[in-house]
This record gives sequence, C-alpha cells and structure tokens, in this order.
Amino acid sequence: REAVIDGEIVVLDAKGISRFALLQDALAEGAGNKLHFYAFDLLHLDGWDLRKAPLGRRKALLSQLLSGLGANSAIQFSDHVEGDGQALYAQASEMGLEGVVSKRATAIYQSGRTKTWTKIKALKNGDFIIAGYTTSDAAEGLAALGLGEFEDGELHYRGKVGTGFDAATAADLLARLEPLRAGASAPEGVPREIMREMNWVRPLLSAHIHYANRTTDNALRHAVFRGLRDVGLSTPVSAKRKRLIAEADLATIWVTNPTRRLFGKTGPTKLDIAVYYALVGDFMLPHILGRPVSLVRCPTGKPQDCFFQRHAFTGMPSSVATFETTNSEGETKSYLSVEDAKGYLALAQFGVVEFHTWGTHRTRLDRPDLIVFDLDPGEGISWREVVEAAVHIRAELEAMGLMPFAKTSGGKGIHITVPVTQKQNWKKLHQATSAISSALATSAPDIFTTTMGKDNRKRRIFIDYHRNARGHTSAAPYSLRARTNLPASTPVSWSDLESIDAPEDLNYSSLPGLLATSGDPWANMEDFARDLPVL
DNA sequence: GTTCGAC
DNA sequence: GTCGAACAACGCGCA
DNA sequence: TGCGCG
Ligand SMILES: [Mn+2]
Ligand SMILES: [Mn+2]
Repeated sequence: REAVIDGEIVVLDAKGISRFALLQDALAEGAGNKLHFYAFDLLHLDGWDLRKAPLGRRKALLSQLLSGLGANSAIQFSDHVEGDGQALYAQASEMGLEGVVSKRATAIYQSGRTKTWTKIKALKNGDFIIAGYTTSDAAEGLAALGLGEFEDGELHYRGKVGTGFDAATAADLLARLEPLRAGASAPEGVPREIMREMNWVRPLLSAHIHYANRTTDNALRHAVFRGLRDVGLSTPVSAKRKRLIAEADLATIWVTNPTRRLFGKTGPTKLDIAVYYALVGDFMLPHILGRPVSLVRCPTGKPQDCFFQRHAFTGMPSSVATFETTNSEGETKSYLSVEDAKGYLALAQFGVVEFHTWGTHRTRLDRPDLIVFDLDPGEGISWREVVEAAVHIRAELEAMGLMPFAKTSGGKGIHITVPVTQKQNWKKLHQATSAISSALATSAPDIFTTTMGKDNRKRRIFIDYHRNARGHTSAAPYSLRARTNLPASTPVSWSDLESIDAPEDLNYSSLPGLLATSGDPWANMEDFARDLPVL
C-alpha cells in the first residue's frame, strides 16, 4: 500500500512519555532503533487524496492501515479521545504530560497553524535555584539536579529534576556545578534519602523548569529541565579595556577574616567581595573616581546590621580621600571620595559591600553631570514590564535630545542614567526631572506613579527622581547590593537589557566573567552629555 | 571593623 | 591586657 | 512638625 502520513518522531522514556532531550541523544548517537514515529494523520492513501476528508474519517482509515503493527513497532498510531476535553486535560496534567492537542473532528487537512486545532499546555513554568546534583555511575555523569527556592532569605528544597537535559547539556551542567560544591550546604526541608545522595552546591545558578504541580511539601512533580537561566552580554565593537587596576595594586589587597561568609552560610566570603571589586575595577573606577561616595558596610555579615556611611570614619585608610562641604543645614561635614585604585581596593577590609555616588564631582559639587530615573516596580510588576517601561522612557528622553543609559539596579528595578552638561544647579535638575517624571505619570497613570506612598505603587512603576538632589546618591555602576547572592547594579546596552531574564543573574559570581569579554557599555559616557531642557 | 574607656 | 559598648545618613514630600 | 522612604 502507498500512503502519505503526518506524524512526529519521538523517543520515549521509561514511562512511555516522549522526551525531546532523549531524541537529541538518540540522534547524536545515531541510535535509530530508539526512534518511534507517532502517526496522527493520513493525507493520501493508494492514490486517493484524503485532504478534503474530515479528520474523523482520515483517522479511522489511518487506524485501519496501521492496525497490523504490533505494540513494539517503530510506527505507532497516535490515538485520540472524543469529547471530555476537561477530563483528558486534567489527566494529562496529573501525568506530567506536556499538554493536549485538540482538533475539530470535521476539519479538512491544512498544513500550518489553523483555527481547527489547538494545543493547550498542561505544564507550569518556573525558575528554580539549582541547589545540588546527583551523579550516576551508569551514565558516568549527571543524574539529576536538586532544586530549591528562596523563601524569606532561606533556601528551601523543591525536589529533583532528572530529565530534559541531553548528554551534552548534562556534561556542561556538571562542569558548571562541580566548582560550586565548596562552601555549599543543604537547603531547608530535605528528605533523609535525598540528603545521602545529593551533592550540594552554592545556590548561584537557576534553571527553567516545566512541572505538573507540587506535592504537599511543595516539591515539584514531573519536573523537566528546560535550560539554564543565563545572561549573555554582547561585546561592543569598541571594547578597549583601559587598565586602572595595576598588578601592584592587586598585591596590596588584604582582608582579615577572608573566609567569613556574608548573608548566610552559603553566601559570598569577604574575600569574594574583595576579589569582585578588584576584577571589575577597570570598568567601575571611571564612574566613581572624583565623585562623592557613600558606602553600605556590612562588617558582621548579617544583613540586619549593615549601615550606610557618608562621612569619614576613624580607622579609615589614608588612601580613601575625604573633603568637606556643607549640608542643607549649613553645617560643615566630611565626605568621602575614591581618587585611585588603592583607596578603592582598601575598602573591602572595612566590610564595604555597596558604593553609592552623587551625580557630580567633588571639584564642582554644585554643577551635577548626571541625572537618574530610578524605576522601582511595585508589587505585581514583572521584570519584563520594567524593561518595557525603561525602553519607553528611553525614547521620551531621546526625543528631548538626551542620551540615556541603562543599568539594573541590583534589585528588581532599572536605573536610567543620563549624562548632562554641567550648566545647571541641583535645584534646576531636580525640578526638571520631577517635571519629566510627572509628565510620564500623567500620560500613563496606570503604569507609572511619582508618589512614594506604598499604596499607590501596587501594580505600578514608581519613577523615583529624588536621586537628583544635592547630597542624594544612587547605587554606583557595578556596585554589589547587600542581599542574598550579592546582585550587581549592572550597566547594560539597551539591546542586552531586553535579553535579560532575571537581573539577579548578574552578581558577584557571574559578572566578572561576563565583563571580561563584554567590556563596559557605559565607557566614555561623559562624551554623551547634552543640555537638559529646564524651565 | 575599629576605637576607646572601664576594669 | 581584655572586654564590651558605641559608632557608622539625610533630604525630600506628604499627612 | 514628624514620618516614611531610598
Ligand atoms: Mn530603585
Ligand atoms: Mn528608588
């Protein structure tokens, strides 16, 4: 007999569920014997064109045609259920199947996307921390990943995922995870039997996971690995790296308690922070040199006793510069600035985690050269929406003749930084940025708000223009933030911004490596200073 | 993390 | 000498 | 004037 059949080639796992990763493995190995062809439609049979026949009829003929094939045949009839869609879907969800395809029984055959069929996914999507892994002797490699989720600062166990990665991906994951075992510990709520087999890692990587639902202990059921959540930064054409941290400077790095961990038992060590700032110094220093700087210090490593410091302190190394100026009350106070690599690197010893800068230089305090629109998403706003908002504001600012730059805030928000010519004082800049922000909020009141009150901020993005006042600061480019996993406030090109899944993936651990190839997208920002239109 | 004053 | 306490921001907008 | 906020 002669037939044209529509179907799909799959590889089944032990439970008879088709797995794309197993298909990839089979193809890579040339293991054709593992393939199955699931036939779901019949287009031609013995010279008859059946494409105008109703689906029900075509499937009946297909079933008949394949009826002689055994249960182990490489060709299988893809059976269907008529009606009862809800129940079938519920069943598919329960089994951890990918979803259900529904087709109109009376429809003719048309290739491509039509309204006569629809695919409904039964799986939930989520991103989970990779908390550990197990290995198998058989495969001589990765067997499963242990997953976790942070809940009020504590990592909780969420079950294993042992499917969804092909051999190459598994090898890759293993290579990324092995170095993370040092300093790791188990999350909360790990069952005894898991405790024995799992190799815990420091919780620095996240995975995209599909799963059916959760058990009563919140572990995922039918979890499928769908890829590592990773940030890629593009390399700009003019990524010339100017060396600001010399070998001699690196030799001066010294900290007490280098192995003390901050922010929990699997957190970064004091030495990790010192090393981070040494590695990003070439990119960060141009943005902080000569500016008044405030610090967030966490000498004890406990988040609740971090403190903000704007004035000189006793015991401070002489390499950190100080100067005096008056505050709004007219009192003369001492302030800090970083003037060279030595002073910058010396700060790690004092538990400095965050750097915050004024939008001006100490030599011209009252001629600011930067303004910042700090986008703070309220409850219920996704990262995607903040990005979209930032891109919108970018266009508005460009329409005013300005050159806005973007960075992640280190939290959930985005900072839009705009270099301006040093022609206005703080009052004017503050007024102008207030007016711009209010105009944005007025034109899209259900997206933006400019009032701080937490109530108005639900489901909205707070445009915080208050950074643009004398003595106010915002997190410096490349500054870490004092919270779990030390995310970095990371300058990114506008196109990279849109490719970021989760800003916390840019952190003390990942960023130095990324920057080594990408360079600083904010390099020479001062060349893009424009006049800010003021009233 | 550092200093300073009390013991 | 050792130990423990003290110390480490502030300007803006709104109620 | 006081308070919340970053
Ligand atoms: Mn913010
Ligand atoms: Mn803010």
